[in-house]
Amino acid sequence: MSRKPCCIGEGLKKGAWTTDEDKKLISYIHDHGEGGWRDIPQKAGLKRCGKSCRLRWTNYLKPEIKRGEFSSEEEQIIIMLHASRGNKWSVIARHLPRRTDNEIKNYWNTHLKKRLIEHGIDPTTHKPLASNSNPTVAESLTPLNAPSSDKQYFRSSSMPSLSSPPSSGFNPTCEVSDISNNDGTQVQGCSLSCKKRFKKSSSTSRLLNKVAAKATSIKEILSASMEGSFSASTSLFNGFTEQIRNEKDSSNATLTNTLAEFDPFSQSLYPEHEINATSVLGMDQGYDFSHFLEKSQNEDKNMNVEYSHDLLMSDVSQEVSSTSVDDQDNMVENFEGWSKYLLDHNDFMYDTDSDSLEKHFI
DNA sequence: AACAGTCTCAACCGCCTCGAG
DNA sequence: TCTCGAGGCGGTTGAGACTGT
Repeated sequence: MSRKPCCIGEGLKKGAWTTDEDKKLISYIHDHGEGGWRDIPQKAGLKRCGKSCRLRWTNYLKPEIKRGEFSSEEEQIIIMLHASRGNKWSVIARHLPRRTDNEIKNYWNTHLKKRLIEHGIDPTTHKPLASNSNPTVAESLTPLNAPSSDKQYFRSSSMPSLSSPPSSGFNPTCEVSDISNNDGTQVQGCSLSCKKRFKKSSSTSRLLNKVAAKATSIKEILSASMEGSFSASTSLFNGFTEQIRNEKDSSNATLTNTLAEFDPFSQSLYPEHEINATSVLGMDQGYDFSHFLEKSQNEDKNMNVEYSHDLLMSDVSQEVSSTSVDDQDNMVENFEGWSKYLLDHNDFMYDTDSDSLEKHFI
């Protein structure tokens, strides 16, 4: 026995909503509130299915909905959550205030998914694509088909954190040096489409770098914390903690912002001649993990949360780990929960094995 | 200018979940 | 415990916009 359609009726309108219909719906909900969607069309004078009204309201008309381009932080959250949760758009949407699940789903399907594939990463499993014969993290994030001269260019410290030209659709005749830096300097001597592709893809590379950095760094953090201190071999984390130590205005910094700014693949952090995992930064002394935890706690207390960091951490950790945290407001514990997840799932996104990581930096 | 191919995203479809009775 | 139905969810579609030739 099949379920009957929610809306059976002659003359029900379908397709794009008109301004007039929008006004009627907004006016009705303004006066009567949400809910009772089945009755709303009739009461509001709309020839629409109640379900259609609900979707129109929740995905488009709701006043608090944020529209427009996704920020890099939002993209990071989407990728991280998708890696752990899959196509749970409503769950992901809960961590991105004012974004709808439909919008996130569309953005994933039309932008992020495509870009991950371009970088040789399976958007479903978040692992390197089989055809890439197990590329390493760095290889996955490095331009595979860019001219060597361009690769060299992107290693230049003159373009901090700009790590990759587009892996597809990249026009080798387009002079990279003519393209804008991240500070928004005017682009010159390059076609509009080229600029757009470049901007989009280079931003993706930075994003992927950041996500990879989080995965590897968090794993390092927890590994080291279990041992009590950090050794020189955890050079990646040394850079990470150093970055945190150097944060001058921690009062307004969020943990996400701090993490987002750490980019182990950035040449500004690791000049080419220093890229060697056993001697990066030349730090031999151990690091006290409590420093990081304390800072995280302070930031958590002070930060003006734009995104649901605590919710993000607790939600993920609780659902994927049997040793879930009890105190959802405790950022550190939640952070550890998320870290534990990463540790428990070594195949989280990439091969984060420290040996292979070292190889990337030699 | 015209056409074809591609992209974007609002909207729809059908199944699922869960609370009320 | 079972049934029903409203609301929620994820996958898919297709019209319009955009881009390339």
